[in-house]
Amino acid sequence: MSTKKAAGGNARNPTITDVAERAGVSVPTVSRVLTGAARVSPAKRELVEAAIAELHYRPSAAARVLVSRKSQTIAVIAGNTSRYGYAETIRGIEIAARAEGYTVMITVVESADEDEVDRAIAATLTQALAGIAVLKFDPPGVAALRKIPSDLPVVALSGTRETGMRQAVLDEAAAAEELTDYLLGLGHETVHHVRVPPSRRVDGRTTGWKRALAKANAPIPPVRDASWLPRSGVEVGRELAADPSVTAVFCGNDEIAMGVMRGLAEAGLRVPEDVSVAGFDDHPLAELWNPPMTTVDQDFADLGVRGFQLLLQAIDGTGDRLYSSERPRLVFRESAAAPRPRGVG
Amino acid sequence: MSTKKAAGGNARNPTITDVAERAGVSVPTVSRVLTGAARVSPAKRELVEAAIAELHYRPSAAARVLVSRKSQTIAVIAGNTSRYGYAETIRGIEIAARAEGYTVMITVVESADEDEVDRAIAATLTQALAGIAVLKFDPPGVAALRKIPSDLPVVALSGTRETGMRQAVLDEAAAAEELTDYLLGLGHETVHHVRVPPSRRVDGRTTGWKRALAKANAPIPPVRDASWLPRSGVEVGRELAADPSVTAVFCGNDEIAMGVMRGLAEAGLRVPEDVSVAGFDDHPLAELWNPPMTTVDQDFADLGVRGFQLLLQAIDGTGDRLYSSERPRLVFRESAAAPRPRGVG
DNA sequence: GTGAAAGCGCTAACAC
DNA sequence: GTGTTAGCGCTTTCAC
Repeated sequence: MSTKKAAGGNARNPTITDVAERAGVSVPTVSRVLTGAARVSPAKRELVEAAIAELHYRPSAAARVLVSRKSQTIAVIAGNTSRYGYAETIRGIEIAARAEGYTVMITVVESADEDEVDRAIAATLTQALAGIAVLKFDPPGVAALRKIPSDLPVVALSGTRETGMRQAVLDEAAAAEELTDYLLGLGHETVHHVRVPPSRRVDGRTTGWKRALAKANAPIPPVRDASWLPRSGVEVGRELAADPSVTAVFCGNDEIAMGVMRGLAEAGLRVPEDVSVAGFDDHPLAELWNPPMTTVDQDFADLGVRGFQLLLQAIDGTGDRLYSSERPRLVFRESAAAPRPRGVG
Repeated sequence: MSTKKAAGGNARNPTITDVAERAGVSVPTVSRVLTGAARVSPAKRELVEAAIAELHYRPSAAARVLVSRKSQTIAVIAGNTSRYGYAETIRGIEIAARAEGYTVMITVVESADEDEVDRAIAATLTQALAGIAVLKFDPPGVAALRKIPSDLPVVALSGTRETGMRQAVLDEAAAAEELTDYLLGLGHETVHHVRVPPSRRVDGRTTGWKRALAKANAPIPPVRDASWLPRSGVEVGRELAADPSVTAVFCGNDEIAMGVMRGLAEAGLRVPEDVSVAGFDDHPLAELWNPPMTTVDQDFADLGVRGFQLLLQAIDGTGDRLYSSERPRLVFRESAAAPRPRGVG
């Protein structure tokens, strides 16, 4: 007491020792009521709980982790945090994690550059982690995944299936194939494809599209590339408009589809009268678009939840499932229709 | 050595002691090269660095925090993580934090319910934190802010200005006033307003709108409320369409504006010919919308960066600025124009 | 059921 | 400059 400052200055946070003293029990007893690791007599438990409440005591995660070697935090490694699919997936992970008492840390890796990836992983691993979820939506995600030490539970979210790797996916290839089948079924001779930046050489959406075309013996037009920026679709739309044989376009995501439609509109073409356009994701704005967009509903938040569950069972050893897959659902709206020769109607 | 498992089993992570042994120096010397807290002779420093590299050693943040009482992680408390403004703000915080070697944790508080807020804050404070950034965009944010102990550096992002509180803001009231002035200047007799859920009784966008109207002696129509869901604007748009005196609408954000435009379109009204509509935020899709949307560019990522900077200078005591404000910029596009009597033209 | 003792991986304080 | 010592706030033996 003699060394305490006379005036002001908030006292430091109470420690488990303070709680023990106040409750008149030993430190390990407090620990036992905190962790539930062993039985404590009702009388002491009550004393301890009262002391905790009065002191507003909160255990230090750092001290806990240090001695128990068990952490209650997971890291999410992502190439981006604010794009629609990314943000929703992270939201799902966070919700599932919070429900289980886990805290989530975010690490963003903007490029697949080896130095950057190494730095990011090193910084992340400095924290005591129970596990890691990596958004394998893009090259940074793929690169990060490769750098994670194998002794830590890891789950990859989406991306193409890999054996031996814990993974929660959205079956984009199946959904893209189904969507392309639908477009072809409307009577289009073929379907053009605008790709968003793929995570590696093969991309599920592109694969499914190609599969449907091959199955139908339809010509496979060259793939066109857009960036993640919605406006990058505009230029592609103008190019597509210049080719009169184009009657149907499948875009890698809804935002690019919106850009493409604007490019088409700038060239004087109407959707779906002149060209049918379909997106992917069912972005919240897709239904409000003019015309309302035909797309594929991807439940990213659910992907995040499923990913966390896979991770959790690996962390606490309650299971050994490695894979969880869901098939996204087609959403039929008005941006795709049967073809009509351009200029007619 | 005798107790080591004979086969398999990854060895535990190397500790600072392992590094010291390998380099043939004492533990504190290793610590000194790690932290740069004191000079180490070039020879020993080199030995240590070599040992670190060979062992792939990474210091334990938990142990560090425990003894130094200094943390390199900040928490972001937010009501949501995936809505546009929120996600971009968090992105900005993360970028600025990463650049300074800080790690970011996410805590989401979905409601202002006292129990939920308390639980979330308690869970967050369990971690050793250097500081906290709270997104004061909504009631959960406001509630959370109130519950944070005063001995921790805190910064509030946006929300209405409060004295004595560290705060980075976007001057929404000024921008909303300017936008409403512009709409009035186009010749509209008044401007209707659709509000997104406000963070408290007063909302900057609504305040600015009202101020402009009062200044111009224009009638102040009742405020209409939308939820955060873009589609909630549709119904409001239909209602607005039913009132022939409505010629200009200022929406709380771009997504609601998109919903309102759709509602207007469903009622057979054209934008901007029959009704002018302006949004707020300059969402990436606003420029692609049909018609391209007149709105206000809010740089949320920059808000996050400024917020982190304010927090950082409080953490390391390099400054005592409490406030950072930026004025969002009007973006004139095509969804707002001079009024014409409906049905004409 | 409960306490005493040890120790997690580090940094701070203090000798030399 | 560098090593020795102490100790951060907890959980985990191990006695009793």
